[in-house]
Amino acid sequence: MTTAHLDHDGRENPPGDWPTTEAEALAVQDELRGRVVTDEAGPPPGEPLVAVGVDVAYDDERDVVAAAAVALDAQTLDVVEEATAVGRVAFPYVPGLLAFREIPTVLAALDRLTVTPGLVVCDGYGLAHPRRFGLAAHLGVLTGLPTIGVAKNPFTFTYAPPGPRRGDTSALLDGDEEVGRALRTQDGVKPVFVSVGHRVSLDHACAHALRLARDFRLPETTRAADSLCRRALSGVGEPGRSTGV
DNA sequence: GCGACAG
DNA sequence: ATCTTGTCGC
Repeated sequence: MTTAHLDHDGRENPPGDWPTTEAEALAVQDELRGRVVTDEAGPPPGEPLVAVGVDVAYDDERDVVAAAAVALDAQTLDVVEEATAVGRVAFPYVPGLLAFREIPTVLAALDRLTVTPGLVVCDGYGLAHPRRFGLAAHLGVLTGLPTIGVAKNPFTFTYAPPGPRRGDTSALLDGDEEVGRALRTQDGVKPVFVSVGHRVSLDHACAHALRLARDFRLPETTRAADSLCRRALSGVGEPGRSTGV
């Protein structure tokens, strides 16, 4: 729907009530985390699915953030549609509060897709989070869409190295609680870290991540979104368009 | 008290 | 995230 907060430069502004301080952000997480749905298995891996990757790139000097949403056919990994949005940086980077930095512009990019995402793949964590409400969970609650998080490092969590082959997994632990999984997506390549966001089970989240990472360590959704948001960021201020559409 | 710490 | 040369390999 409409998340229109465009200013005179065609850039997205955060909503007026977007948190400004860490205390406010923590309060929002505290309020929203109860809305995460964890009792749905989510879309079955292997069946037709539009998987959307989202990612952002920053230029803190210019106070600019560019977001991309790229929709792929999960079976062929072909790009179905792409969208971008450019905004102002909504929040500083604080470990545990990443969502407040990325979400406003990501929502704007998602709004510009005409296809309905069957699954959204985030760059970061979902329930693997100090308060069990990372970016993927937050985005899931705000959109209602099934979401998962795929991160490149274990953050503050611990894990035993998974086996050496593609598809091998091990538990990602916060103390003795499994908050996600280390997943080896290519033989002999370091694992990625998968966690549930919203309306997807951990098993399904790992299965989707593995299928999407058919050719490389990272899911194709993440690679496509990363590439697109960087292009969108470098296009800011260049003659042509202002928002990428 | 001092680090570590998704992107 | 971002700053960055060369280099190895398909």
